[in-house]
Amino acid sequence: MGITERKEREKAEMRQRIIDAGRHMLLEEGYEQTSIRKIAKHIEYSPGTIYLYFKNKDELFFAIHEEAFRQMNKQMAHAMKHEHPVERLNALGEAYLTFAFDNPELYDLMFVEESPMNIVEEMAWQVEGEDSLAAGKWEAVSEAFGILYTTVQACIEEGHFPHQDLNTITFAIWSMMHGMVTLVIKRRLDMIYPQVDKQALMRQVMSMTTKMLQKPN
Amino acid sequence: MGITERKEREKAEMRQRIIDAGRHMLLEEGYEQTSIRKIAKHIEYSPGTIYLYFKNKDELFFAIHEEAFRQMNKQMAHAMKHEHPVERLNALGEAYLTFAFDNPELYDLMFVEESPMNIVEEMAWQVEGEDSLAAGKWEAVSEAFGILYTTVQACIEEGHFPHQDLNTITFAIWSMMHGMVTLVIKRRLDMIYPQVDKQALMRQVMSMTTKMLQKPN
DNA sequence: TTGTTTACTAAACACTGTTCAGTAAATTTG
DNA sequence: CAAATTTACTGAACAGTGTTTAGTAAACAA
Repeated sequence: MGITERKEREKAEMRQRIIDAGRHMLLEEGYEQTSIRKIAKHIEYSPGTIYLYFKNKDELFFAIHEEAFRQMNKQMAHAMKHEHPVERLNALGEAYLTFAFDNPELYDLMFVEESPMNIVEEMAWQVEGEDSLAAGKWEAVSEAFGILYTTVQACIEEGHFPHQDLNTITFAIWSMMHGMVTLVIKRRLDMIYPQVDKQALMRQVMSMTTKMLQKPN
Repeated sequence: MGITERKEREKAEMRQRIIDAGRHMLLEEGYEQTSIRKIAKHIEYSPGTIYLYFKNKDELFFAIHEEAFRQMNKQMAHAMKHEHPVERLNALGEAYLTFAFDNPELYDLMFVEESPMNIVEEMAWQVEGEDSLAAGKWEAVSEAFGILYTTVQACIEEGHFPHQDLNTITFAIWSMMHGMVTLVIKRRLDMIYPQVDKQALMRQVMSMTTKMLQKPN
């Protein structure tokens, strides 16, 4: 059945070409300026063709969103080489910031934009059972979170963050990093801290947090 | 010159009616679904009329954004009644969360949406002198930040947050609160923490932070 | 060779923000 | 008071948007 295989391969290739064009356009011109019609023109097909490969715009952007998470996970994996958990956590934060400011449009899609969240019907993951977390659509997202989670866990096991709940700390750290990134990317600091080096300020917050959380030695 | 005054009043009233209609529509249907044309239909004028009162959509949404900040500031002012700075800070956080989840669409406009930021040309506040912060367009925004800033300052003066920089702490606290709010509002926790009470989780993070920052007594 | 499936297109639908010529009423001027 | 001017507003147009669907030509199967 060589024909069936070729057709499947061609379908996957076309799908990837659409994703690539969408991703390229997203990075070049931002989410607002990235339209189905422009993507279609870029790959030299009619707009309707894209709907043969994706149910709608949300599904296409979910695919780009997923790829972005895989890219980030790859970069974060490098940070995991450090031996000591606290160093690992620190390197992880550094990698997170680097990814965010190297690819602000991707970061926006991954953590802010509504579009990729619309593909899942309300509360779908609550009925699918316990391991729905890592299953299917949210694999790459879960992996990203898992990297942070296990690192914080390792810190606790070494005696850091005494008397604190793992989930609480993990969420607190993620929230703070995410909050800093979005406040900068969405230009909410320009009028509050003009002339201030935002990158330096974020690093100060990071080192302050690390010091406060670490066990006294 | 009674006529001039009446005309000015009428102009201001019409402007306010547009703002009110836009705000109403934003709260009812969200930012994406709020269009100039629908607002115009709602106040029974043609779409073109709105452009006699606002340069463009961004300027209209900036006006709504400004009003939302004034509303939030009023609510936060209540939290300032507490005598002890740390209690004040805690009540402030509580008020922030309450406002955010009572008005997620307004919160989005105030801290995430790009639209209201587009009215100011790049880096405008860097050339206008020192007190450009509190001047003009960003008065309400600066006031909101000022409330947090002075509260953190009062905490430090009482001996809390030892050896930490005021700006760093203030930014860290704001970032964490903002990060938590947006991760919930933008549905980034549903697949990570299904079944978990997000409101409770946020409160845990808040009390953990307060305890860690407070001076040992 | 005929029939059927597949991949694609072009046009249409119902929207969007924004601009602008035209108009009718309100106001000022002579 | 009548004429001239200013003001406030409209409706249509422009250039775009996501999405659906009837029609078509090529590829494949019988």
